[in-house]
Amino acid sequence: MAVTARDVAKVAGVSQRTVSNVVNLPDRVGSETRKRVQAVIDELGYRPNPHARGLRTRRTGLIAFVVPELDIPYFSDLARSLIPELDQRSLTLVVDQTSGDASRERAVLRGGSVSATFDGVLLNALNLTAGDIEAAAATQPIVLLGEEDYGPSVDQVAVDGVEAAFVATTHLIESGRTRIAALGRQSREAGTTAQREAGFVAAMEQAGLDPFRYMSRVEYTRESGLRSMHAMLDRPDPPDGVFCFNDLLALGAMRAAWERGLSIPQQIAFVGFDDIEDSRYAMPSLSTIAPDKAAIARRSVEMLAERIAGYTGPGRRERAGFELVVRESSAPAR
Amino acid sequence: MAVTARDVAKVAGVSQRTVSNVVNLPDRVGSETRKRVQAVIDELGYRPNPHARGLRTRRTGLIAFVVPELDIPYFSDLARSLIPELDQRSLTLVVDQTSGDASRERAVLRGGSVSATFDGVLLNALNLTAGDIEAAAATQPIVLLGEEDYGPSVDQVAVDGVEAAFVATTHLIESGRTRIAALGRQSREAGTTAQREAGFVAAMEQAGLDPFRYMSRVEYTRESGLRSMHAMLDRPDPPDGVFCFNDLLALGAMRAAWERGLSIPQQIAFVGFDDIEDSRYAMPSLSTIAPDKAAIARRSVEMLAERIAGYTGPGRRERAGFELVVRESSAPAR
DNA sequence: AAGGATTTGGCAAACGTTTGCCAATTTCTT
DNA sequence: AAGAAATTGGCAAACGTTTGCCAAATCCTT
Repeated sequence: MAVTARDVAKVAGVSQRTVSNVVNLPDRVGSETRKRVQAVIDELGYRPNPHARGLRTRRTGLIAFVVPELDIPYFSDLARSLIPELDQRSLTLVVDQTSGDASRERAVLRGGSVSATFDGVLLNALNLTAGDIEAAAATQPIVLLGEEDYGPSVDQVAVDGVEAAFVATTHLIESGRTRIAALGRQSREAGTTAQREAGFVAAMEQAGLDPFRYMSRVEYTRESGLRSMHAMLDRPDPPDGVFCFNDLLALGAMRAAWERGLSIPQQIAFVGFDDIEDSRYAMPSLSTIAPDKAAIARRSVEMLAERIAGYTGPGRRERAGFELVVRESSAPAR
Repeated sequence: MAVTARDVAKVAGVSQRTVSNVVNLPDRVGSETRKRVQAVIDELGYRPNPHARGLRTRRTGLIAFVVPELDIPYFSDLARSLIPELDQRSLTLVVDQTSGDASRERAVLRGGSVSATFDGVLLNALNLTAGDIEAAAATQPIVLLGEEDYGPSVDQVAVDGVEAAFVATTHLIESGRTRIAALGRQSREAGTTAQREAGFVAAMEQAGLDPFRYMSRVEYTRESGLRSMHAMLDRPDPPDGVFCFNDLLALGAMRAAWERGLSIPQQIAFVGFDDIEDSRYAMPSLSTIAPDKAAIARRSVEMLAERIAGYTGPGRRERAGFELVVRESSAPAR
């Protein structure tokens, strides 16, 4: 049914070897033979069978993109930027959704989830240990996305969470807020959360403010932001500025303030983290830290491609840029 | 390096055939042999090589999910529901982003985008002709998602756009609005847009209102909703109710009203379509038509699996349910 | 013009599975 | 207890590619 390399060879009057050369090592074949074979390929619509090729070369062309949930805007944004980068290298994105489940995260690292195996993995892990990762990185190409710290031997690209949080918090302080809350602390002592917290604390202390007055522990969802903001606003001395560790949280939190009729940013200001599209159109629009997603996508794919091509040096830790985008939710109170 | 079926056979003291049987046709092998072989498989960590298998069976276990952009929340929501359904059948989701490009949509249908080929395709096409689809459906399993009409020979699952739009519009009418706009008309005469438009028109005419007074032509984005809403509000007789053909549009449009200081829903009400998560947390929260995404995911994967298993009957057109969710943006004006 | 260097292309093995065909073994029937 | 029926498992071919090893052909150098 399908056209094979053999069919092409027969029609073109060359050997299979030559057909393969035309496809894979065009330099190794004379220009007029090449042209003739290529013509036959086009005419017959020959496409190399990926399985036969994969069987032989041990390459699949598949990259796993491992995320907790795909409908978290930050991850779908990232996926969107990743796809063209991968495409350019003839790689295909396979989404693996772990639901934040550690065993599922681990399963992906071991030989692929169900039936496919991957040339490489782009990992947004949440619940793995450094050991898990190191072991997996020894076996297959992996690039880590995000700030979680998993040891020095694996490639990683992330923004500097400490500095970004510092900038965001400083912005709130400079706009005249004094009772500033941080929303997003979690139980883990390292990683994303810890960095953002550290940056927040540093900025607050530098300004002589108490960083722990309002610190609250939450999930990274809108629902959770809504609930814990309500709890804070129930206090006799509610905050007048809130730095949320991601935009989802911030959108939920803003809604809590809105439900109570507070005016934003006059009575209370908000800054988020991630710059998802919703934030731009929120009412009021949300100030946020905008990581350079395009750069993250580009560099992570580059590094992964290098690993796939055989690079086996030590892990590289790349910093992606970020930018504080000031919008309505934290416009200076006049 | 990797463990092969042969290694397993050798260790277990059986033939390769038996190993294969244990993996694929467990009924065909004696229970105590099976147990023994299975133990060896587990111990050695044997995983069938997907390429060898694919080469032999012509199955990949890969399903292409073809969408215009993955960061459109409706599609990432859907992908999220799809993944567990596919997982259950040992299928893996591959995201193919077409950027609404017709040639790219077509390319996916022909033998796979770059290097992978798929067992089946879940297609959200925008710019293909019925001919394209029919031709592709003859070659490989395809299920269409969404209301675009591509002829009777291909499986499809979608909500009844006409009825849903009718319900949404009627809701606006019953809440006392009379100057009702529809946002989302496009140049194409068939498909999603046409259905929603038809439902809107029917509801308006039934109530004796002019459906075409405010009808505006737009893209399905927030930006576009924002702009065209502003244009409408510039008119001397601005609308007091708006039915938007999707939530993104509605969120943009609401923001336009908000920028002008209009109070929602007192002065102007909004209803969207899709029920993306943002809508629930918008300020005010957005009323919308909520398609039963879980059902869409379930049925489309079911039908695709049937096609893959060899079903070759005529195309089936399945209706997924929907629900009008009334939120703050269209709470009845008192 | 002859020898050497380079290019070109053929042959065939290998990748790891599934599966048709059979033979051997076990179980059931009468 | 003997023959028929069912179950189990072995052998080996096939899937479509890539690639090491060579031989043939072409080109250059002196």
